[in-house]
Amino acid sequence: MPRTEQQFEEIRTEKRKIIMDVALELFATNGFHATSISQIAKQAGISKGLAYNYFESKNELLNAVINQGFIEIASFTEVKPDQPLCDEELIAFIEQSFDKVSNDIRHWKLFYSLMLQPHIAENFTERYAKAAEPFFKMIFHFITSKGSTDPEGDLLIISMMVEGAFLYAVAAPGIFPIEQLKQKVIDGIFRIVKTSKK
Amino acid sequence: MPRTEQQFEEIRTEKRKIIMDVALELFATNGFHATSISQIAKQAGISKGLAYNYFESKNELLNAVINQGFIEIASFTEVKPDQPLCDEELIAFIEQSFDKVSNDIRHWKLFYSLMLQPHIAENFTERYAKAAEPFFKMIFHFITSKGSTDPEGDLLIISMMVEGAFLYAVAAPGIFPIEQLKQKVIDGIFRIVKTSKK
Amino acid sequence: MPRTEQQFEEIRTEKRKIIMDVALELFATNGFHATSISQIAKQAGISKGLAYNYFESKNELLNAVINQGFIEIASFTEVKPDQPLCDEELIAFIEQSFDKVSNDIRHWKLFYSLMLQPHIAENFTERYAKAAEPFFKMIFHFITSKGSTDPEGDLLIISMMVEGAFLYAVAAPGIFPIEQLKQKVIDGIFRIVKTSKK
Amino acid sequence: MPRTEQQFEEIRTEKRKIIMDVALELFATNGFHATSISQIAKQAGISKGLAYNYFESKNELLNAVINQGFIEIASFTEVKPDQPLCDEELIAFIEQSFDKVSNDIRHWKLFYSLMLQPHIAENFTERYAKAAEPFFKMIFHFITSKGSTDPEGDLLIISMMVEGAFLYAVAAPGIFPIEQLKQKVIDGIFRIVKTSKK
DNA sequence: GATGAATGAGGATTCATTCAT
DNA sequence: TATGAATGAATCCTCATTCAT
Repeated sequence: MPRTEQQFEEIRTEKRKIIMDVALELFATNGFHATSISQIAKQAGISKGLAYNYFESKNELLNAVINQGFIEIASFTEVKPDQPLCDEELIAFIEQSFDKVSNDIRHWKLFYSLMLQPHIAENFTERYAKAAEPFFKMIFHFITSKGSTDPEGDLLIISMMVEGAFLYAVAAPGIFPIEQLKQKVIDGIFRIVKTSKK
Repeated sequence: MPRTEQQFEEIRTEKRKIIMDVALELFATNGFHATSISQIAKQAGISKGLAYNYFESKNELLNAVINQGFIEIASFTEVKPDQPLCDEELIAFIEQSFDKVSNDIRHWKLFYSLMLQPHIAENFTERYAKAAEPFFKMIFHFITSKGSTDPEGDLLIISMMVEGAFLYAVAAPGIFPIEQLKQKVIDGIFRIVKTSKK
Repeated sequence: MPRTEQQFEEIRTEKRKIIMDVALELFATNGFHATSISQIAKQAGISKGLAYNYFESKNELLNAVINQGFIEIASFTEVKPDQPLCDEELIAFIEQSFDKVSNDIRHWKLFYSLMLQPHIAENFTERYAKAAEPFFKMIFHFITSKGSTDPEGDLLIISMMVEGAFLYAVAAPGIFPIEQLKQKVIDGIFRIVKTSKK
Repeated sequence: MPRTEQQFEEIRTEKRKIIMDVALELFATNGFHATSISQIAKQAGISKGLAYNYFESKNELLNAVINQGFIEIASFTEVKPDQPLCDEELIAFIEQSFDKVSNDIRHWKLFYSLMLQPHIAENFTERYAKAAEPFFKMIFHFITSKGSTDPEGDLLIISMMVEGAFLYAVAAPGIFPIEQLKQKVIDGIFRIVKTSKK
């Protein structure tokens, strides 16, 4: 009995996932240029040829991996970004964000690498900025609602803190425990907010 | 009659500098693996072979470039790290640091890339940590002298801010003007310090 | 649908054989270092890259060629080395040995080269000694059974003769016809044996 | 005071000798193709350029080394080759020959390599044959004077023995002591001679 | 005589990609 | 869908040789 259309579709989807997962692992660990299709195929348990059946080129594969990463980041926005947040909501939001990062370190590692070498992936910078926007919008809402006298400036300070914390989480996960980073960022945000009010 | 020892020395020093400069440019822009010795040689106006007369291997060249970067970072420490700083001194120190970074963006870009893919260069993480130590020591002195009740915690917050700001300066130099980042970091530090005292 | 396992196996075996044969030819004629993978590939009618699909490195290829040679030498031992030989058997054994050499001059040429530059191939000297052992054991049995009063010494004399004859056969095949060498070695052995008895 | 013509000449001769000695060492140990001019220059304590001042090319250097070797071999002939030898003279002659080889293993190693890969040096085979001629002539005289019934055949047997012994001396100097080889060759020659007479 | 910077061709090896099956 | 043989360009690196000084 031949497989049904749907079964084929499932196999494809499943295998794509495996390839992308291996690719993510290797791209994040060793870098895009230092990772070969052969390596990916071998580690994914498939033939080189099959990899090309699923992805037109190594660059396409990278793009797919990146897009997958953006989709996961996008779930940041589950909290509606247009309503004022109370403190607890802000805390929960930050905690979730850190957990997202720490559960998906590989994508973030890849992203930070790509930020530094943007020509590897077309339009990466713009796409990343767009993906990060909701996150910063929420912070902006929060500090505005808290009465910040210079919300753009405060947002920048907080962004730097968050970006630095994420970088620590991603580049040196053994050294700075995620919980500590999380608490310090939350702590930092509140202290920035507190010192903003006239 | 051959050139004098000194003439040779000059030629070598001069050319090494050129090669290292080109290499830094390309490593920082395109990444280590995406940069070929051919490219470096062409852009440096020399033959491929000659590059190997100056550096035993591509990895050696990378190491030389990295070491040069550390030497430049090392001049952070010019301010004596053991004396308490007044506010103006702290401000000057931070400003200098940012100017260092912005005058040497390429090294910093390379460094951030290497932090994310540390096996490219042997012992990079350790060497970077050691190079950065004096910087953080100075901050630590400052916040301690200001009466911080949790200097380790406050230092971490400030580190994150600085690291984030540097990352912005390096990865997106067009978007965030160095002056703004500098001011916001100084601002942030003082606000963190202010909220630390009982 | 892919080729069957067996089809692939056949292709690989066949092509490996071709590559190894060309490599043997060139290594023997021009030496290992003077032979490039390009040459081998061109003469084998394949691309340089494909050669690496079959052999991990030039050294691996050399090893494969050497091992093949040892396998062929190993068939020396077909005669059981532990039973006393009559004259006719000794003669047949020597004749076979010379025929082996003359039908596989290239391996022997390579072997003699490697004896002189042993660090080209790891453990070559030991492996060769082990491969040659059965041959000398048989001679030893023969001269012992003939009543040699100094079998070790006589074996050495005979070994020198055989080694010299093989060298002539291999290095100057046009000058000394194999038949002549063969007859003279047999002749020499019997004369050495004859002069050994008290 | 400038150096005299003669002093210059001495320096040149001296330095040529050094270069040739280092080259011989490396050619014999590692092979011609695996030895670079840089290596030779470094080990000889001179610059690469100077090596080319003394020898037009790497091949010229090889030729010079080979010629030097032939000159040393040539002194085999000091014994006049046209007079019949008594046993003691033959023994002395063989002993001298072995001592020559063992005092100049490097040339012999190179020679045996070149016999196996003759295109490396133009006309090597012919030149070697010519250089070896006096040696074999003496043996021929000896066995003829001893009444050999088949002097060509006996000479071939003895040649094989000698060639094999030399090969052992050169390729495995640790394993077969030169004295043993020497004695066995002398022993072998006499036994061949003894079994030749009707 | 002497130096070593400089070149360019060539060598080993890797790799994205194609394709017959 | 799936395989892996096959290609060729590109990579890192070496080396004989030249040449200005």
